Amino acid sequence: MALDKQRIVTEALALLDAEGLDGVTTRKLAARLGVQSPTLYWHFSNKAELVTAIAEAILEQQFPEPAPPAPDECWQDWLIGLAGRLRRALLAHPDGARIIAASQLSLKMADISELAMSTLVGRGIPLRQARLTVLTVLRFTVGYVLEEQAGRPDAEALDGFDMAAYAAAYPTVMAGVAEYFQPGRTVDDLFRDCLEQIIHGPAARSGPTS
Amino acid sequence: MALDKQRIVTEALALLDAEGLDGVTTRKLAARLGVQSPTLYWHFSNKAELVTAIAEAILEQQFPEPAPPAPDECWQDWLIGLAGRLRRALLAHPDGARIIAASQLSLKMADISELAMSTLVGRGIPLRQARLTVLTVLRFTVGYVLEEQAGRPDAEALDGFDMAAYAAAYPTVMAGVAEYFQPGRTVDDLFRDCLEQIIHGPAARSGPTS
DNA sequence: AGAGTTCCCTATCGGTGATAGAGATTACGG
DNA sequence: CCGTAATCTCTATCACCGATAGGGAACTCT
Repeated sequence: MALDKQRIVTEALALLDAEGLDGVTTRKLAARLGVQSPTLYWHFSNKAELVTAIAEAILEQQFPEPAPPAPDECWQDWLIGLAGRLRRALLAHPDGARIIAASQLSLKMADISELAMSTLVGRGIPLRQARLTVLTVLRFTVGYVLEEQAGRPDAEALDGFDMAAYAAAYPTVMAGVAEYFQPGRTVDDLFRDCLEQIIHGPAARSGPTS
Repeated sequence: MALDKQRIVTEALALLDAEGLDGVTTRKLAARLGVQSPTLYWHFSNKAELVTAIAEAILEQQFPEPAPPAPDECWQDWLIGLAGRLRRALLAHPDGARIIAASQLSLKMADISELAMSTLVGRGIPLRQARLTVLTVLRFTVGYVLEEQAGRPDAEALDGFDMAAYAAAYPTVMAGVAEYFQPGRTVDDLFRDCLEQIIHGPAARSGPTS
């Protein structure tokens, strides 16, 4: 029952799932581990280091092996799948995107970058363009999920919120949202469509408009 | 010398510039205003509301007027310029991107979305595609700057950092970075290149490789 | 002049990350 | 077998944070 980093991070993840990032405090975490809070500072020099470890664990869950390249699949589809897995990893825990964004120098993230870039280069993409594509896709994904997970405004804040006035002030935005979610589309489709925009370009739009 | 929201936000921005977001505390802010900290709670019901007001102020600085549409300029260049202004707004203050991401329901951000979407629709872009393009560009920009502003790892954390090992583990990433920044390129060019990737698509790459 | 509203105060609460320094436990060399 | 050293956890405590309760001065409106 020794207390090692592994066990701390596992319990921190459980606490994160239960209470969100703001609920992950050294005292609560220590209590779950049957320990006093200063003990944690033997294993982690500060909280930022702990959060970084949590970030790595989150990525590890979705990318256990460095992630396999594609055998005969075109790199575009593969890259879209990679970004989709990254998004799922971030969505799997509350504040997942915030945690990744807050953590600095994630090795797992570097693994993913390296794999993606080398894959593209291996497919004949010029180095410069490979870098641009991978950088764009990864940073977009984090930004996307970050907003996706942004705290839904509590009911209280919606008191003085006039939906009708909002619709009047932002007609095109509202129309766009309404148009998109009409048929059987989900938020996952929206993410994928944005990615295709990045990877295939705006010209090659797919999908007949039902 | 009355204490109104305007004055509080202005001073909060100065404090933000001086100490970063973590330095913006109710006590320090109150001290700067020659007031006790509970006073602030008369003007803002909680700190989140204050941060949202700061976010609006940051955007306001770069987008004072709703931002003009383009007269004869093609929408692609105009949208790139818009994203560039958004990035500059976020970079203008420490943790700018974090603040925007943390603030919920920013009206100024909605203004920008509405303007961009209606502009694109006005240029004949289908509503659905306009939404995808604008959504992608905006979320990418926030994600990009967020990482751009991510705390540079303090020298202490770099103690056990083996640059040579890093280069060996991530050769393609390192090569990509080295290749890009060789000539006279700046980080601003990198951002713009990523945006062009999103807006023009990967095919139409510009710029002779010097 | 009296009443109500506005605005700022003092006092205080529970919680947070972090440090100092004392103890217990284990591992290891003589 | 013993003592020394490294490893791990503890108690006690800091300075600081966001937030609330409730009192009091000043101003406005009738």
